[in-house]
Amino acid sequence: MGCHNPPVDTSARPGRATALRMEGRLHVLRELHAGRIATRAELTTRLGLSRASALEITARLREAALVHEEAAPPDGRRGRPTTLLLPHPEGPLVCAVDIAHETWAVAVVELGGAVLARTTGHISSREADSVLNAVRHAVSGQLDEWGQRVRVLSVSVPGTVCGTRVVQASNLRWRDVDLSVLADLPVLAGNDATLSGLAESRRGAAVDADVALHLKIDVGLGGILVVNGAPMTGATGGGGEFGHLPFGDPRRRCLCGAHGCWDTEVDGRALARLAWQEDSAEPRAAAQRVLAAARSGDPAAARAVDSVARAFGRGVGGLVNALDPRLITVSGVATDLLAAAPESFDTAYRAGLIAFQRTSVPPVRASALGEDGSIIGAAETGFDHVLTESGITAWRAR
Amino acid sequence: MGCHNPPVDTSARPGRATALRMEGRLHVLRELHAGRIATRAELTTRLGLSRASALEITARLREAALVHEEAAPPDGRRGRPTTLLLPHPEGPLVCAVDIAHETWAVAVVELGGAVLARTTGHISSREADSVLNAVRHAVSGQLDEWGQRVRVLSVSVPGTVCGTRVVQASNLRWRDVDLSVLADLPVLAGNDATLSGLAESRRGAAVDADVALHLKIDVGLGGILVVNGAPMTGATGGGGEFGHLPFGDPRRRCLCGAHGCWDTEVDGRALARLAWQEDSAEPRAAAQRVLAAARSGDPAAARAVDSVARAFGRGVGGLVNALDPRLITVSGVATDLLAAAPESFDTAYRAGLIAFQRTSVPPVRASALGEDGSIIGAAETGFDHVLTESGITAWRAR
DNA sequence: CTCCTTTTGTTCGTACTGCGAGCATAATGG
DNA sequence: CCATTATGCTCGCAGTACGAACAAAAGGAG
Repeated sequence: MGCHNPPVDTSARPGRATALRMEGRLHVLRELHAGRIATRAELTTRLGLSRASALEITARLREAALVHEEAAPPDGRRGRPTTLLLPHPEGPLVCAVDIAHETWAVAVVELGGAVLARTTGHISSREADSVLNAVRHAVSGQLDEWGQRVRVLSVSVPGTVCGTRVVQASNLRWRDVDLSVLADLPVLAGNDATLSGLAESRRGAAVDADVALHLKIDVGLGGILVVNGAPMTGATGGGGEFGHLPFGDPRRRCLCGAHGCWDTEVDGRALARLAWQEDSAEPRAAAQRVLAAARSGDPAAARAVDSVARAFGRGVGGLVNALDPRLITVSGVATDLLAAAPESFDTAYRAGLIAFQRTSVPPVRASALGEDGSIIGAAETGFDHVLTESGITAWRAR
Repeated sequence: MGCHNPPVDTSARPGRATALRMEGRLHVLRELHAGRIATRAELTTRLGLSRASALEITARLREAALVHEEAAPPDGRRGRPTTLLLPHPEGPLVCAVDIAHETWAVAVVELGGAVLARTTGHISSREADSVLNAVRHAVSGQLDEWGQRVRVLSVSVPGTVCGTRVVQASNLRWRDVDLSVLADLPVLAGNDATLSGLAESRRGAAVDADVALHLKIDVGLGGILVVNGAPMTGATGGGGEFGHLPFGDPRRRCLCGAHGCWDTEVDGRALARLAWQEDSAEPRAAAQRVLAAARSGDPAAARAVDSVARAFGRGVGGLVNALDPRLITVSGVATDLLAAAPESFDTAYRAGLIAFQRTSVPPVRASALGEDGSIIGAAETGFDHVLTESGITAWRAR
């Protein structure tokens, strides 16, 4: 088939008829959205702009209804108080959607990341039509309220995504579901683990890491490498399926068709199998049951937790060797696993590192955003799309 | 220790006192260097510049001794012939060095990638001092000839690199060797597999791939993921050590200190061990001996080749799942391995893919540049350094 | 050979962005 | 109330890219 995944923008090089040279304004908007800037004074100190340019830029952003300026309250220091840069009350919004296993959520997010509205629901039937209808209804409710201000719909899905199509979401039992029907808007879609990793890098535990690896154990294991704020989603958007690296027993067949996948050794199914020789169809619930049993002293469960923590640690070590992240963040079951068996994990992790990495072992931290990561990440990719030359041009022409 | 690896440039954002707005010129220079542009007419067609801007830009590049313009010979089509854009005869150069296992090479490269001069030598003693002295002598010979035109020295080393220090190069038996002594110039250093992957992406078999994975089997296995022309070298420059992913038998200890490294199952040591239960200290030579024996009918050797090809294929499948490259290029022993046992490799490769990747299996191709990749890649990183705002400013101020 | 067409190079005036300098403004502190 | 400090605002200037108009260099048709 060949699923080409064009990068969100390409950010039009100089040329093109009557180029709007808005590089400077875009840069300011992005810094503002990222929360690295809050006042006009910081435009001069952090970005090195002259005060004249800061004025010019903010004036244009103001008249384009992108930012709102407000006198800052005196801060006690000397000198004239600076001006706060706030999201414009009539500015552009992103509608972010998170479709999870048992719930869905729709959020309307403004520049800077604040959530203006939120709708959630439970998934009773996992039929794609049923879920999509519920979500579409919630989205259209928000669109009625916020109107043209909403620029894109950005959806997080627990599965493999290609363009706006969900190629496969095994635990929703979806195959080839098109998300572009959710709204009459530009639609973006992404994998939940990818997006939660992106969120950790932008607004979570990895904000200071130039290269961050995020790993999420849920049903199977997924994740993403984020380099300078950009998720490495690969050529077709399928990147980050670290659970299907063959770190495991080559004799064990994985549902994906391959053998020896890491997946099969680290999620709730592995815990249930190792603890009680159980086959589990609900890996998340199974994981919590085994972890709870281990906490209350069940020796078989404790051994299973230990063994899975070691399998996880060993794989993380290998990934650090290969990808050399500054930091690893984990979420989902991985968080509990690390809390339950920190030493087993750590021993296996360090033992799996090449000598070079042992001199300064990259820290492994629990995610800061937890389950919210996916929808926050979706909002981030949404704003990545809005905060481009074409996105702003479209906004001004609305 | 924490080896921070600052990105080559950061390409100075707008601001800064009296900003030289040379974005346009830099873009043209980079396209020119990449070979995507050869004439002034292409500046308008490919980059979308106006003819007026093309004139302005080339005039400035000409007076800065960066490009040379020359009338193009009539091409048979109608219209006034365009102007060729050539590297300036007194333009900036990069001195690229490749230190390999048994040889070293020094090359002087001009804008566009043409090699103007080349010195090579054999490595008799692997003592760092001895090798560095020989290389330094060759480099200083070139510097005498080319003078101030040489802007940076860029070195490829078969080992782990951090800044200008070789942290470890096991088959040269180097530890903590500083390369900045090689010349009184800005020195850059990179891993040989990383740089040959970069070279394949820029000028080799992967020029059309937005996301390319390169794998080189030599002594152990190394490689690199290149995304939009940028090598993913990680936080400290140690990225790409794919050989130390635990794809192998967890009982087998690797020299790196970890267990079950892929490395131990795919290089010449693995071939010698599997074919003849031999311990080999010269993996490259051993690989060639086993491959030759397999070609001439030795059944034990053939089985070994087959088994290693399968181990390699399985790992490549896993990496494709994780990184989702558009294309994989291989070099070193991997090329011979694929040629010797294409079906074993391919079967294992496909069997290792998740369902999603099987719909359009990323091709695995032999590298186009072969052993030259490392030095070409070194020259590329050298020009990445020269073709920045600070690099050009320094050039103009020379 | 001459004229027309095609393509590109060159000149000129214009638009946009960012800068520095100088002045105006709003806070703190004596 | 004035000095100090930090910031906002106005103004003139420089650099880059553009479109339009014109000049130049090729091929093609008569």
